[in-house]
Amino acid sequence: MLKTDSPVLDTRFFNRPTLKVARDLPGKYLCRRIKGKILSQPLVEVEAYDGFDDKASHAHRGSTPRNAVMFGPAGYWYVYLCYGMHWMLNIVTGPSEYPAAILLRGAGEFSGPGRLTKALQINNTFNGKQVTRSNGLWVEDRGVTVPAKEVKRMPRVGVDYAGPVWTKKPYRFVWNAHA
DNA sequence: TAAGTGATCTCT
DNA sequence: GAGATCACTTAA
Repeated sequence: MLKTDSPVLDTRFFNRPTLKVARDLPGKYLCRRIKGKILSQPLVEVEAYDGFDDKASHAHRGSTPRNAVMFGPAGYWYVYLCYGMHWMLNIVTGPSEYPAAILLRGAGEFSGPGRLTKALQINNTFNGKQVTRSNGLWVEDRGVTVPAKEVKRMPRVGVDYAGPVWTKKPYRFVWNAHA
């Protein structure tokens, strides 16, 4: 069988404006190695959290021990526990000192950020690790290009506390064909 | 619609 | 230290 070796997305992909990265993620494959077996699913839903001013972002009040990874370089995992039981999986984007990340909300059959991490057995051991194959959790470009019209932009979920402006920002990207 | 769940942040 | 808050899910 052909040895495809799909390109693994790295800093070149993630170190760009957060919204552009978020728009490009649907159709890319989230890959997870568990005990030698590789599980991969196409991303279908993501949300961008971009910069100091984004009141929905953990970073809008400045750096804390939890969100420190968001202030680091692009291409690292930011994982944290929410509501006491769900791990949220994010990829840091943009340059160092600029806090931004993209929450992965759905991939393949896994719908919902908490269910996604449960299915892929992701917890805070990934926090601060690089998005690389050697770390067992990475993203591949398998040549799937999602037409712009199939990517729907809508407001983010669960961020009503952010005030009317930031709550309504269309920072959520959903791949229609798979939603 | 509401409860479960526990780390984290913001006050004292 | 105490209290409030949460980038959610599930069961009714």
